[in-house]
Amino acid sequence: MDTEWLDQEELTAWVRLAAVLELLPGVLDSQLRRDAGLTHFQYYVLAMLSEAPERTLRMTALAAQTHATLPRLSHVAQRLEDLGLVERFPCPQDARATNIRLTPTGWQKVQDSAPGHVANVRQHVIDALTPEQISALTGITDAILHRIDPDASMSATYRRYDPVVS
Amino acid sequence: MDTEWLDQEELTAWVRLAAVLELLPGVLDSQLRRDAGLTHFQYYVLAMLSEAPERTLRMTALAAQTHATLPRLSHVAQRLEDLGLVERFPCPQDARATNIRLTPTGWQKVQDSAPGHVANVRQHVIDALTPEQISALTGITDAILHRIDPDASMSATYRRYDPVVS
DNA sequence: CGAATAAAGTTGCACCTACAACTATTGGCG
DNA sequence: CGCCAATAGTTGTAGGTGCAACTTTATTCG
Repeated sequence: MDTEWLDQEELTAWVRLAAVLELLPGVLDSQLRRDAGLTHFQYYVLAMLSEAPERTLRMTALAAQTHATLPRLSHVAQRLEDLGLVERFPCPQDARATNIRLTPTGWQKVQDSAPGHVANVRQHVIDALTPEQISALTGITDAILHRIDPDASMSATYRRYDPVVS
Repeated sequence: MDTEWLDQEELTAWVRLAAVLELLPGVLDSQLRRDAGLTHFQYYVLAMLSEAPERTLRMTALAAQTHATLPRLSHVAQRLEDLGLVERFPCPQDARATNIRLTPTGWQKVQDSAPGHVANVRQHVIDALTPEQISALTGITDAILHRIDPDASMSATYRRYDPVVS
């Protein structure tokens, strides 16, 4: 079967998307690492916990919300636990399951680091785009996510991301 | 100074983009790893070399085209050299510099793995989008890249990405 | 009820990446 | 010419991630 190569427009769009894929994570990571000592993924984990009821989730649910595999989340949880930002304890309802909960220190960490992170996202992404582009981006990412993760098994619903500032 | 939080539209767009950032690299990596034993970044390095004159570039130039830091590229080059896909040799004009060249084996590897990779990109990205979305995506990624990498120091020009099929 | 299967996590290992430190060479400039 | 800053690249190390193997507990079903 013959390969259907990309035409000029497709190629340009893809090469630039690939560049964003390569560069943007580094931009997110280095700001958070510098200002908070966290990777973007670690921040994301804390942020998801911060808006959960009781600031607690089951590992599997958290893995889905953060688009991570369970082994990956398990390693990161270990690290965050060493840092005193989360704590894990067995789920009373299901002895197989583990709950993970934000500690007061972890909650404070999220509060402290959220403004800088949001400013960074604004500076490098949101403020670079027109309202029409924001809207188009939503549609584009939606379409791609449906191909990548058809039944949205990796995200439940797409909910708030920034911490609740109580 | 007060934080300017994201409104609903901005937040939705950002959360989805973050999801793509998290999931898409895994999709690219696992197809290439399975079918070619390469990471996406390794493939990208080989692809860039495949279309350079003499299939040769200076390390710094290749690092710019692949959006990588020099240390990162140096490690990857070592690995690709161990695999017999590239070779490095000192630049005659500048004794500080190192040239990196695709070997015949490396060239063959790119030829063999390109169709599967392109099919994967089509399946998960390009074919999910309308022509209008492709066009919008180009504009959006362009705007973001200008913020992330203002003087395009990390990319010279955005050129072909798929290997030349001679 | 009891065996088989599936689900939930953890762990180990190999590889990848960032960052800092280091070597070697070049180019400027007094 | 000779010193000093800048450039090119490599290496070491620490931390992050994927994958496979493993343990434990729940669920299914004969």
